[in-house]
Amino acid sequence: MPKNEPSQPIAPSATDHVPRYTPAEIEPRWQAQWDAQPDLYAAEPPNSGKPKYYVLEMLPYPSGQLHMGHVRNYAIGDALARHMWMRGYNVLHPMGWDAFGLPAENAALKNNTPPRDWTLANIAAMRGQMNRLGLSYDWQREVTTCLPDYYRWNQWFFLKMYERGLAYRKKSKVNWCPQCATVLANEQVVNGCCWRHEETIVEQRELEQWFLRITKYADELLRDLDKLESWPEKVRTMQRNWIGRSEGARIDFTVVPMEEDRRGGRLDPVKLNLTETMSEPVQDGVTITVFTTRIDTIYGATSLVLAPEHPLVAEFTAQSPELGKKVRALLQEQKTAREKGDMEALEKQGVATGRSATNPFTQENIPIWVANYVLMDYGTGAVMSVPAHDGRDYEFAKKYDLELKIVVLPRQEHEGGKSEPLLPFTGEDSLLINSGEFTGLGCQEAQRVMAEYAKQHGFGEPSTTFRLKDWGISRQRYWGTPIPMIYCEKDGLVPVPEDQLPVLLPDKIEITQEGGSPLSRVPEFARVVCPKCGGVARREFDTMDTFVDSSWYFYRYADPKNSGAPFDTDTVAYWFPIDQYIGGVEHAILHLIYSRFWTKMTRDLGLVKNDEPVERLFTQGMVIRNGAKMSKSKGNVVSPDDMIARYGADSTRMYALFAAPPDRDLDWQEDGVAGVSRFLSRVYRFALQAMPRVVAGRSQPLPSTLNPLERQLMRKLHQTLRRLTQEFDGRWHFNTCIAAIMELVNDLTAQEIALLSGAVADSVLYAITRNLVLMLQAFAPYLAAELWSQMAENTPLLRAPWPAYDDELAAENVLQVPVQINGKLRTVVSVLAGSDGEHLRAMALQDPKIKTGLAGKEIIKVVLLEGKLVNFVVR
RNA sequence: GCCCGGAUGGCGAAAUCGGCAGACGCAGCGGACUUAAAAUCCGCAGGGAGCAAUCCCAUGGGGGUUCAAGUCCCCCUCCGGGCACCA
Repeated sequence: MPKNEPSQPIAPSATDHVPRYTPAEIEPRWQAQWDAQPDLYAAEPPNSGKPKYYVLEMLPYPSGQLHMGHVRNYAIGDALARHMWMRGYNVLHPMGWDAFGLPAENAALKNNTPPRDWTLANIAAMRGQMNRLGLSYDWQREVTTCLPDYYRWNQWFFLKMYERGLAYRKKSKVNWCPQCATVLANEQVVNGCCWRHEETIVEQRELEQWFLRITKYADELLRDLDKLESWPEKVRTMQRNWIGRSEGARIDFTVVPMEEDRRGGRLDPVKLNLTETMSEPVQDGVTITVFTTRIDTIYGATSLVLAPEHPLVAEFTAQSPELGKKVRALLQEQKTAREKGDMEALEKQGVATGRSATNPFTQENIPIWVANYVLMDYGTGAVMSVPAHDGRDYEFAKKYDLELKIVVLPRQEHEGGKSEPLLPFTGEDSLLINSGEFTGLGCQEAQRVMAEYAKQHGFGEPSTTFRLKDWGISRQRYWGTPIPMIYCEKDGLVPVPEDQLPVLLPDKIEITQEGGSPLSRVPEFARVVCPKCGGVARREFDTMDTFVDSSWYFYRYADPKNSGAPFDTDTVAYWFPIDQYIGGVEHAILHLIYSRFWTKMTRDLGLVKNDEPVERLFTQGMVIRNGAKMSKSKGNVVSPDDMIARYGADSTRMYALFAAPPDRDLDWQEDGVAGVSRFLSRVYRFALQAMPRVVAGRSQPLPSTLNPLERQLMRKLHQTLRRLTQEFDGRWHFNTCIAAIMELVNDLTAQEIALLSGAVADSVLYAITRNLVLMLQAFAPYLAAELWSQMAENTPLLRAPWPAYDDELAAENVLQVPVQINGKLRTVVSVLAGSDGEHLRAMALQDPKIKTGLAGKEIIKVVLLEGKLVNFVVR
């Protein structure tokens, strides 16, 4: 190519006679055609003989507006779905709506629109946006969770779980969001605040609630994480932490009778301000059970510490208003700290109860304290305090000047005869001292032996504790699945009989700001005949957490119209597990752990055969702008509709894939979208100009020998095909795929005049253009469809087979080989592909720069990699 | 505190197995076309020195391994995310 010749004529007819690329005209035209073909993206039945591929993007909440995060998510899934179709798979690519939830009620309050109408209107609007984006969903499988034909199965599952004791009701402390006016699950509390209202502090309230026994599956949920090798390690770690299994032991400490404590002088009535007329509050033989992971340190326990809410605390303090007041203060501090989410900042404080308990291993009596750092909802709400070997206990003991006993030494110090490790010493690669018959054991071994010892002697046992709690699903809201239970004065709790499902959500309801379950204010709903006795009864007023809806929606896609069961077992067995699930990492714990639980529960009901719902999980990065997450408050939101109106759907989607690899955060820069749009214009213009030759070349065979230009372009084509094939096979760096296509197009347009004047055979031009369109389809489906139709192909574009790349065609015939002296690049020599190392060495030595560089030097070593590199190591 | 990511030109990024650092794109600069502008097209472009040939420096910082390091090893800094008195 001659350079710097401004007078060189540019393709004369180029800009004049070819219509401009106008996505605003092309895209709606194709969209109308696609809308008219409901089967276009339909999966084939299970017996189609093709391998199946289930690609799924997380279903959105129908807020009424897609945001760029959605666009990115769906652009990734759509590229994959289209690619897998071309690869010959039977692809299932569905979409639906997570349509229950509070925003609909808020909107109702604000606009006086019924939640149902508001939600369905939003769904229609968003479905329109998705269609405008050209996403390849099979809408015949659409699932809308707020419709009775879906939520009745939530109720059905609930009844099955109730039958098996997996759904139960209990009164307990629950998280209450004042803003939502409802209860939240533990998973929905983020830093002590509501996951929807990051500014709203969650309160604790005592309420009767329905729970699902997810803890029954805690062990399996943890263990099976190891099977999920194609999940991001990050997500697996987060789930592991959330489940929080810890192995240890439960040990019973016997409370010393009060009389004895008095005699021992531990109970000082004056100091503790006890009233004279107190009765014996805690009977003899009462025990306090502690949970510990370090039973090996029990000889070092110097006190027993209870959570302020521990049931025995009330009894210990019953006689002393003073003590009671202190305990309440401790509780308040703990609550405040937890609500603020910084327990760490909380100064450890406590109060001695004046009572004591006997350490079953040592028979020592140690004082019982109450402290703000012990939590009632973990373990047993009581801990043995071992200040020498636990950081928290150490801190606490220092403050109150409590006794310290060293019972573990690091191995080296043990051998060296030293006896004072740096305290607190918590290392477990250590040996026990001062521990009676257990002295000399290693910590790990001691943990096993001592727990077993406790069990044999009847004062304890090995025990495993989980951080994971049962899933509280009651919500005091209207817009959700009614919980199918009835309260009868005579019969108590009565499940709604299966044949009376669904329990329909009443349409006529006035949404008010009042707290409490809105359904309780709808008499037609509330009043019901008891299925057992026929008497007057009332329904459950609470509705289900919307995470119930999203825990199994993906099964419904496999069999969306089933009216006799949530889905057919065999159909589900064909499609599952989901081959690829794509969504944001924000669902790593909530949605994904519930879904795993639901699958295992459903498996135990005999409805599914798989243990896990999702084979591969991909979590895409966030879309940010100017370094911050897009949000209304920051005013940096970019609307997909705006982008589509300005640049077209193809450019918008393609930019979302081009600007960064999909797993990384993406900085939205509008100039970048314009750049992609310019690129697509170049493709369009080139293809249209080449079209007469392309069409002519369709029926002609490729030349038996390619001329150099043909060879060069075919090489580039196959290099590009190779890149795409490999990326789709695993790494998913679509940004480099698009860059590769751009390179190919740059090569084509650089040769535009030559190409248009017949320098390559029409059949070659056809081959290249056709493959270019196939490659573009995954990223720019509208433009691809437009060009495909102009090429008058018979096969539908989506079913055209993905072309195999040819390594030989893709190979360079002249290689540019770098030549280094002492590892520094000095020149590059050209050699023919396949020439041997000696030739390469000779070429390198001939090069004037190398000659100069080597003059007067002694060559110690030559690193010679054929076709790759020469390095002369000299002195 | 613990566990994951990440840091490369003015910007988004590429370099997949240790082998030419900066592909592709954005912004920028110069030119062509135009009465002019937009659009489009052709070129230039990491930093420094030099008329130039050319040389030196450069992938957050410091060390190491190697003929050769953005890539491997050790230490450190900063940024993002998750977990956290969990006994």
